[in-house]
Amino acid sequence: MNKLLIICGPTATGKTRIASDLAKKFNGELVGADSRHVYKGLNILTGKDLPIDGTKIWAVDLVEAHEHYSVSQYQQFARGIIDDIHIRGNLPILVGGTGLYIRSVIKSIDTAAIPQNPSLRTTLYLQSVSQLQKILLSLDPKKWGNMNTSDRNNPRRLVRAIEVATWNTGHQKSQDHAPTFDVLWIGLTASLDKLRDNIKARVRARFTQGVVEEVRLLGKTLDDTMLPAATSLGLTIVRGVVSGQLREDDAIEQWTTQESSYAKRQLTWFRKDTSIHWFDITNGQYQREVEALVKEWYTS
RNA sequence: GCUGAGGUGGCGGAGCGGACAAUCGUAGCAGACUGUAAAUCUGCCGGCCGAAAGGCCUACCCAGGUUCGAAUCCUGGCCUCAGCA
Repeated sequence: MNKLLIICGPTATGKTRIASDLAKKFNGELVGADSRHVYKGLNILTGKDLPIDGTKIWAVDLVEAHEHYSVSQYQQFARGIIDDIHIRGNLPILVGGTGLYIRSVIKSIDTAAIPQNPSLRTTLYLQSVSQLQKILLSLDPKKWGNMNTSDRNNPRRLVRAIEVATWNTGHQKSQDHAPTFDVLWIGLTASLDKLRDNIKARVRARFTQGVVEEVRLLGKTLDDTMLPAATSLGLTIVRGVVSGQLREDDAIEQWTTQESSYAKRQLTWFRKDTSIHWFDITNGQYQREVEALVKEWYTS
């Protein structure tokens, strides 16, 4: 069975670095699993730290910053590229922090192929949450019944559910058959305090690397707040610095806070997956341990 | 020193006699997630007991007072800010 190595974890745990080390040792090619690294031009802002040793990384810089991109496109792209890597006889290493993107590669998402309906979305987003709830309830009571309180109050989920229900009435049921891989899934983590320290150091470094200039060059390209790339962490904060409304120190504080809570959301997502082998990056031995684990799996 | 404004939970900021352990935002904690996922949404968030309902305690700068009842009114004190000196 085709092997697939996955490296996940919250932001600022050094995923890319260990991934490229492993790539070297096991004929690997990296496939990014990061929803913001697919956009061109957002390099420093999104911490797109590419392997410095020449290791190949895919699924990065796929579209312009002002374009829309979503899991569905990622799923297709990533599965395709992983196929190619296998054909080349190399080991694909899926590395990133976007849990849904990783899942989309290895698990089926039956509704993934159902396209967005922009005009429907536009009208639906004018409705209140309770109106959306009523619409969904009448269109697809079963779906509604399966949703939990959190999702029933989530306009995005409601709109998509309505979109799917609307599409379903005119089409055959959509199905997705996930490819099967021999997966080894590794997770990198650390205590919340340690993560926060790492994040802060990283955010600070971004300023010396020139985020302010990078964001300035963006100009108005991300003014449309509906664009996914426009919601990249730190963007509005750095813009505050660009316009002179925010001091750099305060910007670093605020951005660190944003990234930290993002890291917590990532952990919440990954925690559920019991097949992940976790490693604490503050343990000095962890790289050797990871390598040993990969080796054992790779050669079996 | 005078005049004016004000001191509320980690922070910001409502409340201006009872329904206030105190709206809301933010931070914090926990969680959800099937085409925006670095998005979006949910719950908790003074202390103690309890599964919960609920109960008890300590609370709106400090000290007194008025009142059946005070974060809210009065007196004094301390502090902050703005204007004038």
